[in-house]
Amino acid sequence: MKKNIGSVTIDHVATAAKVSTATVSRALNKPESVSAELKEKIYGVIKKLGYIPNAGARSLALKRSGTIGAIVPTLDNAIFSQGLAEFQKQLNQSNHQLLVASSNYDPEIEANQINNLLARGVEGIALFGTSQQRDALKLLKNRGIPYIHIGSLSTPFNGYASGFDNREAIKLGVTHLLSLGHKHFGILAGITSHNDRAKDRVDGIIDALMERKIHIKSDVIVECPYTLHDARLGLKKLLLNNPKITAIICGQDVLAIGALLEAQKQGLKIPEDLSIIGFDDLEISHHITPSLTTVHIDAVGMWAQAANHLISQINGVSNLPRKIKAGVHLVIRESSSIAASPKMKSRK
Amino acid sequence: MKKNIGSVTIDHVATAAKVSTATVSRALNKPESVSAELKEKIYGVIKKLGYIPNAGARSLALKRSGTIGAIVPTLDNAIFSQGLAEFQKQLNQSNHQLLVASSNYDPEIEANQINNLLARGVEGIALFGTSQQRDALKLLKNRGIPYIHIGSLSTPFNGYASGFDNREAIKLGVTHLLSLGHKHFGILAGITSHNDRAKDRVDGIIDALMERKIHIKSDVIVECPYTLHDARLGLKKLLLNNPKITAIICGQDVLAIGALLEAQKQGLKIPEDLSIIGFDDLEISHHITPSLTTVHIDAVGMWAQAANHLISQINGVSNLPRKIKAGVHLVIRESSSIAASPKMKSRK
DNA sequence: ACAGAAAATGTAAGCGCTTTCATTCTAACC
DNA sequence: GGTTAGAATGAAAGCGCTTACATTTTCTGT
Repeated sequence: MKKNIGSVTIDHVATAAKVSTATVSRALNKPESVSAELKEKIYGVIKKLGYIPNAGARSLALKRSGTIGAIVPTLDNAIFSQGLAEFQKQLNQSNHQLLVASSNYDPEIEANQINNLLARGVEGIALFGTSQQRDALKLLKNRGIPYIHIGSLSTPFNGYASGFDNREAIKLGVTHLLSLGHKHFGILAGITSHNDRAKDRVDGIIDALMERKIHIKSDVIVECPYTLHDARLGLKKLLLNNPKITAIICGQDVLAIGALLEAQKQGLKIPEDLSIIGFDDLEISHHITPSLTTVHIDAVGMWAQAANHLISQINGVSNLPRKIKAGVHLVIRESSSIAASPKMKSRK
Repeated sequence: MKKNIGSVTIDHVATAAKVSTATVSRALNKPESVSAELKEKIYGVIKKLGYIPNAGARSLALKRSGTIGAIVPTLDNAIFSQGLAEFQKQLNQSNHQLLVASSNYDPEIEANQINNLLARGVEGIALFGTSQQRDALKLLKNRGIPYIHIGSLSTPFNGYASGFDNREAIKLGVTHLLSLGHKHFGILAGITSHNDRAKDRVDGIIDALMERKIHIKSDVIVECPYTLHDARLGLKKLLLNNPKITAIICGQDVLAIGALLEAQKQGLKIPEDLSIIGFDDLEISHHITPSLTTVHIDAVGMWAQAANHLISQINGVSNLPRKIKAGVHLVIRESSSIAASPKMKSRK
C-alpha cells in the first residue's frame, strides 16, 4: 500500500482513466470543456488514487502561483497574528493562498524572506511597516511584483500603503493626557531601530509635547522589547530616575499593560497616582483593571484593505489609491485621569 | 529596467556568464566542484541580474522541497505563535523552511490544509493535537510523508507525538486545589468538540475529582472559546448557577485570566473568595495580580523536540521514539489558597 | 614528453503540469 | 446525403531546474 513519495501524478490518473493528461488537466481547471462522462470517470480515479496536483509544477507551467506572501516582524504579538488571520480570510475569498514569514524585526532577515517568497513564486507581498532595505524594495519594483506596506503611510519609493500616520495617531493620546493637566511624562517606547512605527510614535509624542512647550529629557524615554517583563523593567527605571512623572505614554499596549502591572505592584494607584496610556487596543486592554486608555487601530480593516488592494494590483487594476487610511481613534477608559497634585502623591 | 515577471532564469545567468546551466547549478549547489574563477564570474552575474532560483522548478527536479509544514488551530493564541517561532528556529538550523497553516479548530479545514501542504511538496508535517480526520492521516501514511502530533500523546494509528498527557497534567492543578480543602468546583473549559486537548483536560478534572468522591453536575462545566470576553461570560454563568463554588479550574490560561478579571470586577477577592487555576503558563500569568497558579508546559522544548524528530524521520533515522514527553509541572502562585469557609464569604 | 587519472565543464533528459495546435467526433444545415 | 462549424480529445512542447553521462581540460608520475 505504501507508495513512493509524492508518486501519484497526472500521468497515473490519465492512464487509469484511459484519457490524455490534457483531459485530466482540463477536467480540473476548465471542467466545462470536458464531457460529463469523462469528468465523472476522471474524478473517480482522482479520488481513488488520492491524486494531489503538484503546486510547483503547476505554477511552473502556469507562471502563476496563486500565492501571496506576508512578512511580519513576529507572530508573537496579538496585533500581528490577528491581522494575518484577517488577511488570510480575504485572500481565500479570491482563491489565493497565504505564505507567512517573520523577520524578527531584522531588515536583513526580512530581505532574505522577500527572496524566499519570490523564489516560491508569490504574486504579491504584504510588508509590515516601511523599514525594509531599499534594495529589497527595489528588487520587487524591478521584478514588477506588487507589494503593499501595512501599518505605516510614509512609504519609500512612493509605494502603496494601508495604514495610518503613527505620529498623528499617538498624539491623540498625548493630547488627552495634556488636557488632563499632566506635565511630567515618561515614555515607554518599543525598540526604535529598524522600526518606523515605534520611531514615529516617539516622534509624535515629542512633537505633541513640544507644541505645548514641554521639553523632555532623554532619560524619560525608555525603549524596550514588546514583552511584559521588559515593560516592567522599563517602568521601574523610568520611575526611579524621574519621581515627578505623573503619566506614562506607551508605544504599544503590551508595554502599557506591563507598566500598569508593575506600577500596581509598587503600590501605585492607577490612575490616581499615575496615568498610563497605550497604543493598538488589544483585547486585554479592555478587560484589565483598570481598563486601559489607548489608541484604537482598526487593524482588521487595515489588513482587509491591504489584501484587496494587493489583489487589485495583481489583477492590473489601474488608478489604485496610493495610501489607504485605517481608522484610528482614542478610547478613553480607566487608566488615565486628572494629574495628581504633587502633595497628594504618596510614593515610597 | 522593468523585467518580465520572474524573468531571470538560470539560462540567462548561464548565457551571461558564458557557461552551461549545469555549471551555474553546480556553482550554487555544489560549489566545490566548480573552478574558482568560474564561480566568481557566475556569482557576479547572479548578483548583477538579481537571479533567484525558482523553488518550484527546483523541487520538481530534486523531488525534495526542503520544506516542512505545520498546522495549528489558530495563530491568535500566544501558546501557538510562540511554539511556531521555536519550531521555525529549529528547522532553520537544518536548512528547512516552514510553511504555516491554521485550521481554526475545524478538522475539515485541517484536512484541506494537509492537502495544500502536500501539494506544495512538504517533506513532513507537524499537526497540533490528535483530532484530525482519520482519512487525512491515512493519506499521510500512504504517501509515506513523515508527520508528528504535538501537544497530545494519545495518537491515532500509533503515530509519533511530542507532547504530554493532558489528563494527567491538569490533575496536578486539581490535586493542588483539593489539598487546599476545596470541595465545590467550577470548570471553565475550552470547546471540546474537535479538540482532544480540551476534552482530555475536562476528563482529567472529572477523574481527579471522582477519585476523591466528588461528583459534579453538568452545570458546573462551561465550555467557551479561548477569549477573555467569553471567559468572563463563562465565569458569570458559573457563579450565578452555583453560588457555593470556591474554586475555578480553567482549561487554558486565557480562560483563567478572563475569569480572574471578571471575578475581581464582581468584587470577589482572589484567592480569598475564589481560587482560580489555569493551564499553559502564558507570560502574562506570571505578571498579573494576583499571579496565576497554573500548570506549566515546556512548550519550547515540546516544539523543538518535534522539529528534530520530524527531521530525523525525514532523514530515515530508525528506531525513533514513539512518544516524547514534554516537561509539565505545577506552578503555585497567588491565585489559589485555602478554601474559604462558607460563612466568611461575602458574596453579593 | 606522454599515457592515464582526475578535475572541470557541457549536453540533454526528465521532474509534473498546462496549453497550443492538430485531430477526431457530433450535430446541424441546405 | 454531403458539408461544415463546433465540441471533445490527444500529442507534444515548454515552464526552470538538476544530474547522469559524455566530453574536454588539467595534472601526475615516469
